[in-house]
Amino acid sequence: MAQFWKPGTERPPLLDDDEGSILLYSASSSSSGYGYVSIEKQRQRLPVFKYRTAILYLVETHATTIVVGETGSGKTTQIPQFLKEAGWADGGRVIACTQPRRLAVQAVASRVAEEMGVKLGEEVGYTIRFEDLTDRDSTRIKFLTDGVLLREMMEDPLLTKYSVIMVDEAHERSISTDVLLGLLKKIQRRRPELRLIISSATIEAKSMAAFFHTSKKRRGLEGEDCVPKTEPAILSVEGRGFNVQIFYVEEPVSDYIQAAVSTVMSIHDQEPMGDILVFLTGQDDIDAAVRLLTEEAQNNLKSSSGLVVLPLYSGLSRADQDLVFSPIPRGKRKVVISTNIAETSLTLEGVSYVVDSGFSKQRFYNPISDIENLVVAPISKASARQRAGRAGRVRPGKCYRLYSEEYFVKEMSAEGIPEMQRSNLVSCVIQLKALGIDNILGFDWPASPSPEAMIRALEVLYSLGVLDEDAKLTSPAGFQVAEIPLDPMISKMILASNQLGCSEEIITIAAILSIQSIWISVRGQQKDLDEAKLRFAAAEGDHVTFLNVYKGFLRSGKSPKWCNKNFVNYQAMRKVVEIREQLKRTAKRIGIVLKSCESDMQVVRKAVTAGFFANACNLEAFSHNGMYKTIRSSQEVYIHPSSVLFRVNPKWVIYNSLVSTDRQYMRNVISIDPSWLIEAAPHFYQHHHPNSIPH
DNA sequence: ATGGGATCA
Repeated sequence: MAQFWKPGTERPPLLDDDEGSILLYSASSSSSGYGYVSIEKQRQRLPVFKYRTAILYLVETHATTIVVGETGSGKTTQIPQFLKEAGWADGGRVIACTQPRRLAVQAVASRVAEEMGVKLGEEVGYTIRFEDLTDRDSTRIKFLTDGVLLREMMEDPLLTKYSVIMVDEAHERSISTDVLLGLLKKIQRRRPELRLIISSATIEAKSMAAFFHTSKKRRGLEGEDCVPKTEPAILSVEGRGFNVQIFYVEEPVSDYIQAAVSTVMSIHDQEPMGDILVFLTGQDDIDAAVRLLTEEAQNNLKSSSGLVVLPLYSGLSRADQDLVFSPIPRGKRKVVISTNIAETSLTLEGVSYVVDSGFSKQRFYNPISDIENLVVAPISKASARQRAGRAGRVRPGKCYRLYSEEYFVKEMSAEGIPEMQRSNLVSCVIQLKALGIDNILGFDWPASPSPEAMIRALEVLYSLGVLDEDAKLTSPAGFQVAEIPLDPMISKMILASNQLGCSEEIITIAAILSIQSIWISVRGQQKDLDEAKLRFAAAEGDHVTFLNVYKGFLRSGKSPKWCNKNFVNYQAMRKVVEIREQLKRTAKRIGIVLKSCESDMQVVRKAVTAGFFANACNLEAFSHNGMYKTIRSSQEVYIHPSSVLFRVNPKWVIYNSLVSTDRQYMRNVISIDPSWLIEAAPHFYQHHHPNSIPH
């Protein structure tokens, strides 16, 4: 088992009330209630309160203020209120605060409304996709996802109603945060009165400051009343997490699953009560670790019988996810084995011990092959600190890192690579185009993606016919595609369905393709799931199978019971219905007529081809193992075992996406007629691949 | 012959 050493010992047995930032559920937590301390007192206790005057002064005098503060500083809930109190929302202006995630937006907004004693949706409101709880006249503080703010820019490019925009969690460097930061910098030039607050948990504030420091000096104006300094201010606010003691392994471990299991066992044997949170990489790892721990518990009655072991990842049904928040029997210890979901998205109260494998699954994009891969990669120091912090939310905790201190100090990178530099950029590029950014290659990003990735995105958009030779949006197709809030290939498919008379069906398919999975993933019941799928299976492929599932769901009266019986994820289907409603509204707005093709699946397949022709593949002649080659680059690919076309192997197929493990697997596959390819994209196939398709 | 890290619109 893994050996740990202690760098120091201390143990202040201090218990304090929680800061009340983003607390989603509280289950086994001790009373951190707001009942016995007034809200005003609580606000004043937050570390950020001491900086109220400083923050207001900096915002007044600087175009951009960067606030560095760890979790628990109270910056997210307090700064918007400070601004409001100082008059930044007077005269009908609005203070905006963005978050990367929907749940955080809702949680923070309702907390702030509570603190201000107002009804959510009036003076304090929020907007996320499908939900707008704001009032046009009375809302003064508005929380929203950064994706929503980007969409708002399509209506109002200068975001004129906002006086201050606070971008929270900027250190996460998500694509939409980075795009937003790039655009806000541009807006600042046109709107000197606009103030930005960039809030980040890590110290890379300097590079962020450099990004917002416009070199052009407006001499003579700076420092005057209405014109703020262009040099960003940086302010650091301490957090209020409890001390977390860090332990490292002495020697690198070869098997982090086994190491994690033994570490959990030794914590359970030797340490006082407190829940354990283990960070592994994915469903496979997690299920394996859960199995090992459960076996240990059975073999080793005395010491491990007190463990309640629970997996946590986003593919679980809602009910299974909720298990990790539910109370467990007295005297038992909860062990949650989780993916990165517990690093930022979900907060578990009552965790005192964290076991960190040092790895997570990360997306990497190769612009040459145009393939996104999911690979297990080492996390950054920032990520490791974030994980450790999960042990110190309600009292001092301990974090056991399954890597050496030398590795942490010398080899771990300080920050992760921004998502922007690891992703396919088609969605991002079309959004910028729609906002009138002509020179994509010259755009001032907080972190520039590679020129290859940008050029590849431009090529794909050109081949879809949404950009012309001058890389301008085409009319109407380009503008329509930009309007639809989906991946441009899916949006193109929707446009094509208008001409083909199957928009009803294609909108359903589009909604399903844009969520992760409509199936429940249940451990040990894979066979049952596969059998359930057969009930819906269509010879044409997965897309048509989705239509059958959707039909069945409607026929059942959208019944959760029906979903369970058929291994369909009820939450996912509700989301599909929601997205479908939104798409119907968008379609109407951009002139797409809703029409069903009834049972003519040929037009459905043609519409799919119109969006996804670049993903066409041909079964290798004489292939006995189902090997396909992509038409575009002769890449070797296989049909994913989860597809209804697995082992059916039609001669010509189109896939929705590739996943790569030991092989490249095509997920969500539909059979096509190759002649449709030239019909759908003559320029693409005739110029690039004149000989590969039979005419 | 075999399998989806987390988000957002």
